[in-house]
Amino acid sequence: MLNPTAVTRSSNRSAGNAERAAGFPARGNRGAVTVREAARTAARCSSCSMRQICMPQGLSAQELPKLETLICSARSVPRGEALYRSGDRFDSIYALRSGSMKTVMVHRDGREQVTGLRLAGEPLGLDGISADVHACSAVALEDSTVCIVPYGALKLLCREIGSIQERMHKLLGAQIVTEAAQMMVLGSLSADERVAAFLLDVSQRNAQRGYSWSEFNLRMTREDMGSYLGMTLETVSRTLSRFQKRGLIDTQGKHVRIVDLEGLRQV
Amino acid sequence: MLNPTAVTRSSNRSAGNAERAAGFPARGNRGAVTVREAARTAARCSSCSMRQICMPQGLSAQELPKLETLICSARSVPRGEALYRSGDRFDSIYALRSGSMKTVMVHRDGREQVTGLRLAGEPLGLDGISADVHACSAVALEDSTVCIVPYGALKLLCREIGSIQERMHKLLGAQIVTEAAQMMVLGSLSADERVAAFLLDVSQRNAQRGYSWSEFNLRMTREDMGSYLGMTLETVSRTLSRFQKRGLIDTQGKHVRIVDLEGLRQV
DNA sequence: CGGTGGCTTGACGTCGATCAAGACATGTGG
DNA sequence: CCACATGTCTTGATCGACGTCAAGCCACCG
Repeated sequence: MLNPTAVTRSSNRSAGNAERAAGFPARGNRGAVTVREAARTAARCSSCSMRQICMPQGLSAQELPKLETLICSARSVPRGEALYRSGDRFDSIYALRSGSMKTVMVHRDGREQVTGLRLAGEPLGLDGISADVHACSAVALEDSTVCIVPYGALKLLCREIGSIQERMHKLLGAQIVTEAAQMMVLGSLSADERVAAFLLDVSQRNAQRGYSWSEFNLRMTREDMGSYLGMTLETVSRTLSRFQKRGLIDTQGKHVRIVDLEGLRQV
Repeated sequence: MLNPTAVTRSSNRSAGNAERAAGFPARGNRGAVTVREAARTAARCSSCSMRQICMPQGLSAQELPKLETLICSARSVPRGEALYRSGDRFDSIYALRSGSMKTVMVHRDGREQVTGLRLAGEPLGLDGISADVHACSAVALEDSTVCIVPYGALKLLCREIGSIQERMHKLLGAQIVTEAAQMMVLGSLSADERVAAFLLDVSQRNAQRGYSWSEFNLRMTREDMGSYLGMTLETVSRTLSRFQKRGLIDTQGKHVRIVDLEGLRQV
């Protein structure tokens, strides 16, 4: 399951744009890694996509090399293309290194709904674990890159290293909670409240990754947002316009600036 | 983390009503368990709540005793009471042995929404893994009993026994997929479609557990159903009445009989 | 340049929420 | 046993939030 050549590939890749964007350190000096260095690396990796999964923090020196066998290969996904599709066999999970993606589920009658938005640093593909087949499709909202984490290898590593097992469980658990919260949004909130909740969610996740909470690009179309929020694109558009008139936000197209955070929190 | 006294408690408990209902075998003869017996036990346990978690199938003889250290204690929860509440510290997951429960999430403004329905045999408490604090409350819809599975012990066992780790991952993954499907229901379906989908879901889960797919008691109130499906209790009631007039179902109060399964599938 | 996809805004219709009343079941105390 | 309160369910009447349909604008791109 482990793929040693992939490590080499990863190490040899030069730090391109995507690399910088995600804050990845160069990873050529494998033998010389110390615990202290690892800690520093982890700090530099505040927006690093592997942070959620690999969690270098708290690992002993001899555990780190094992960890490296996991970070196998990367893959870039052009805007509009699918990282995986509903029905594909599941064999890896992914860490979004740069860009953003949506996850989409299709009803048997063909209707499709956006079930999630993933920003850089967030995991993808967990929907495949239960049935060995992906339940959703993951589509890039912009040119994106992912780390590929072979599930088989990850499982083995979970058994060897408790902190990785822990992180894996928390990752899965976090998605469960996130989705429950979204069920709450869809089931209980008005259109205005849904849009506000969505903007606040993205804002907060941006902040967590060290970016601006007040200003960002929403790569989703109005239609995607509507689908995700259980409403039509027209209602999304109207709601955003109304928010703007009320002085809560400032939008032009996909660019959003949050003007009155507290106002947005109060519906 | 393991609690040996709990095992004793469990072993000493006599097989009461709840015990029979869930099809649990007596568990006094620990030393004498053989693989063959375990297989038979697993078969008898088709509706057993531990089946999802413990998965005796496929374990070797020396693994079984370890397994038994996990099945620790039981707890009964009277109708209307909470197994755990949102905000409680997380330290165990649960397997619903008999009865049924709802999971409820509360918005900060006080509005609350039913986020899940659990029938006998299904897991509970996974919402606590990510933050070590429960994100939902679990409330019994009728007098119910659960198995308590200490999470710390379960984690250790996952590292020892691959098949348990596998089962744990699948359990978490299944909840992710289930919730995504419910997001789809809430986001894309009409009121009629939601109610139909809900009835079909319960019917199918009943069938899976060896009960009738065509006839069952919904312990939820109309209000609970409405909350779960993102609509008001009046709309739920009207929809059920209309289904009845159309000859799709036959309901009186909480008792539901599905008359025309195919018709129900077609909205 | 025309074509296309995305966004906005308006007019109108409808599905489901809200308000209200009454039926029915269940439980509790007298 | 009844009287009464309480919770649940059903059904009707009305209203409003949001969907639908339609038109026009803009940015982008071949």
